[in-house]
Amino acid sequence: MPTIQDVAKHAGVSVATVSRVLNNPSSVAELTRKKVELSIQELDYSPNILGRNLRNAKSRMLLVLLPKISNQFYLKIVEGIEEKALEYGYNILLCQTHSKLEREKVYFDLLKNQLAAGAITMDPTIDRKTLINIAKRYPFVQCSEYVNAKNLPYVTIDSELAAYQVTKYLLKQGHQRIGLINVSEYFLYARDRKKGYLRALEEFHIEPEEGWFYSANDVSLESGQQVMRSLLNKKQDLTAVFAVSDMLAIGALKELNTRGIDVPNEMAVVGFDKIEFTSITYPSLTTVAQPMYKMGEISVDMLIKKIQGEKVEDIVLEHELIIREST
Amino acid sequence: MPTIQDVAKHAGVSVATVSRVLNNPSSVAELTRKKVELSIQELDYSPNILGRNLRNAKSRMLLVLLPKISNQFYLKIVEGIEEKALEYGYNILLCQTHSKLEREKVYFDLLKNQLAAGAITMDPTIDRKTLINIAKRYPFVQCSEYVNAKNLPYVTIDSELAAYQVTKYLLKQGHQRIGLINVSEYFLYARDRKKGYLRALEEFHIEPEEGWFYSANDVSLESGQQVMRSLLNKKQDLTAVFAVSDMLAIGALKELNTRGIDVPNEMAVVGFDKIEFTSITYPSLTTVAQPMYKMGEISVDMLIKKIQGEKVEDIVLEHELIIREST
DNA sequence: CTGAAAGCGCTAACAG
DNA sequence: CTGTTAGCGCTTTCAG
Repeated sequence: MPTIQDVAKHAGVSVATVSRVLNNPSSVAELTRKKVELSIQELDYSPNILGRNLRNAKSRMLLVLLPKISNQFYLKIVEGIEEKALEYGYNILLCQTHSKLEREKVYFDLLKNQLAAGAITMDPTIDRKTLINIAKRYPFVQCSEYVNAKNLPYVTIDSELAAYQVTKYLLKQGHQRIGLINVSEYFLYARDRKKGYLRALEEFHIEPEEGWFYSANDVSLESGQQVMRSLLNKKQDLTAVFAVSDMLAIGALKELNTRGIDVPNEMAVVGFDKIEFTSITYPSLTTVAQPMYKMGEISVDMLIKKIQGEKVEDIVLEHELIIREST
Repeated sequence: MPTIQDVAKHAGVSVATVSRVLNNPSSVAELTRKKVELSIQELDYSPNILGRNLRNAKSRMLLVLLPKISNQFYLKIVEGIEEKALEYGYNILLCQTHSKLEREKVYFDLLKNQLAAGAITMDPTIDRKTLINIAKRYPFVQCSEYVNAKNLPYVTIDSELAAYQVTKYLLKQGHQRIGLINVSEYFLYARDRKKGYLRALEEFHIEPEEGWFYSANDVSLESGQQVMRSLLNKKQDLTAVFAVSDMLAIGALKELNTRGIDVPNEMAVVGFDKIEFTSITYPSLTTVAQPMYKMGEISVDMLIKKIQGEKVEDIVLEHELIIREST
C-alpha cells in the first residue's frame, strides 16, 4: 500500500497538501489539486483508516451486537439498521456475541478504540454497572432486549402487554390449559412475557400448574422441537402453547407434525416476533408481530443523535397480534 | 480512555515496560510486572487496537464477506467459520455486501488498512483483475461462490454434478417437463447448476422449452414465490421444478400451497443447500445437502495458512442428495 | 495557498 | 531487566 508520503513525493507537494485534497479539497489551488488527484489515481492510493482514526479519534462504522444471526428475529432489524446507517453515511459491522461476555468484550474494545463510532446492542450480557460506564463514554443504544437505566436508551415493544393479549386471546378461544415455552428468565423479555401470560390466566381465574412451564436452552428450531417433545411426554393435557419466540414455536410445530397431532384442533400454537418463515409453516403460525425493521431504523436514529451529543428518549413501539391457522 | 502513558506514569515505569507486560510478560521482573498489572486494573486500561495495529501492521480479526445474512445458506458456514477462527484466536466481523461493489470496497479497505488479518468472501463482486491484485497482497480465501484464478483459493462443491444428479433423479421418477428456477447467470453457481440440469435433460433426450427457465431477482422466499406465480400463470404443464436455492424452493412451495396445488403429485419441487428450514416445510423439501459447516471451517484453515505465508490448494467437497416428501 | 512539524497510542530496537 | 527513542500513517495548527 502506498502511503500519503508516497503520494506527496509523487506529486511534488507536502503531505499536508495531500491530506487537504482528501479532506477539504476546496482549500487547495485547482492546479495543485489536479496534480495530487492524478498521483492518487496513478498510485492507487487509499488512506489508511487506522492512521486517520487514530488521529481523528472517530470512525464511520457502527457496531451491531447480536447474540446469533441464526435467530431470524434479528434479520429484519439488521436490515433496518443497515439501510438507515447508510443514509447517514455509516457502515455497519455485525458481531455475534453468543450472549457470552468474553466475546462481547472484544467488540466493546473496538468501540473504546474508536474503531467504531457507536454501538447498537440487542442483548447486553455485560454487567449493569460496566454497561452504564461504557455508555457514559461511548455512544450506545439498546434494541429490543435492554437494561433499564439512566443514560442507556432503548427501543423495544411492550412484551408484557403483548403476552397478556395473546394469552387472553387463547383463553377467549376456550383454552383452559395453556403451556408456556419460555427461555431462561435471565432475559428481560422472558420475564416480561411470562408476567403477561400469568396476568391473563389470573384474570380468567386459572391457576397454572407446574407442568405448564418449559424453558428452552436457546432460541432455535431444535430447542423448540425438543421442548415440545418433553412437553408431550409429560401428558399435561394442554390444548395450547405460547412460545415466546417464533423459532421455538416453529420447532414445536415440527414435533407436532411429526407425531401427527392436529394443529390447531388437538393443540393450538402461538409464537412471537413474526419472522418471515411463520407464513410458510404448516399450518401458518399465529404470532405477535414486532416492528423489527422500524426498530432497526430507530436505533440508528437514536445512535446518531447520541454520537452528535444530543439527548435521546427511550421508545416503546406498537406490536400487533397476527391470527393465522395455528389457533 | 487511559493510554499506555497513563499506566506508565501511574506505575512509575516507562511505557516500554508497560508494553512488555502486555506482550511479553516473562521479560519483566516479577515485582515490576505486579506493579504494572495493578495500575492497569486500577485505571481499567485496555490497549488501543488502532495504535497497536498501526505499529504492528497486523490484527486478530478476520473479515467475512457475504451478500446477505437473510439467505439461510450462509448461516451454517458462518458458524463453522466462527468456531474455527476462535480456535486460532481470531475474531470475525460479518460484512454484508449485498453483492454491491461500493459496499464491498469499504470492507476491502479494512483489509488494506490492516484492520483485519485476512478475508473470506462468499461472493466476490469486484472485477477479476482487481481481485487477483488484492489477493496478491492480502490473505484472501473464497468460499462457495468463487472466481477461478491462480492464487485465489476456494472451497466449494461440484454444483454442476449436483444439479445433474438431482435432475436425473427427477427424470428417473418419470418427470418429463422440469422447470428451472435459477438466479442471475452472473453467478458461477447459477451457470453451473444450469449446465448440470441441461446435461441430464440431454441424456434423456429431452429438449427443454423456453418457458421452462425462470430467473429470480434475488435469493429470498419472496422471489421464490413470485417466480412460482409467474411460472404457474404461464401454464407450461410442468410436473416438477428444480430451484437452485432452498430459499427459492421454499418460496415456491408457499405459492403452491396457497393455490392448493398438491406437492409432489401435481408438482414436485427440489431445492439446493439443505438449510434448516427445509425440514419443517410442508411437505418437507427434497434438496442437495452442502457441507456448509465444514466449508466454513475449511475456509478458515485455508486463510490461516495464507496468513502464515503457506501455499493452499483449492478444495471441492462432497454433496449429498436428500430425498424427502416434496418429490 | 502551501509546508514544517507535532502528536494520536503503540511497539521494538538500542543502550545501559 | 528497564528506559529512551524512532516511527507506523494521518491530520492540523502555525508560519510563511
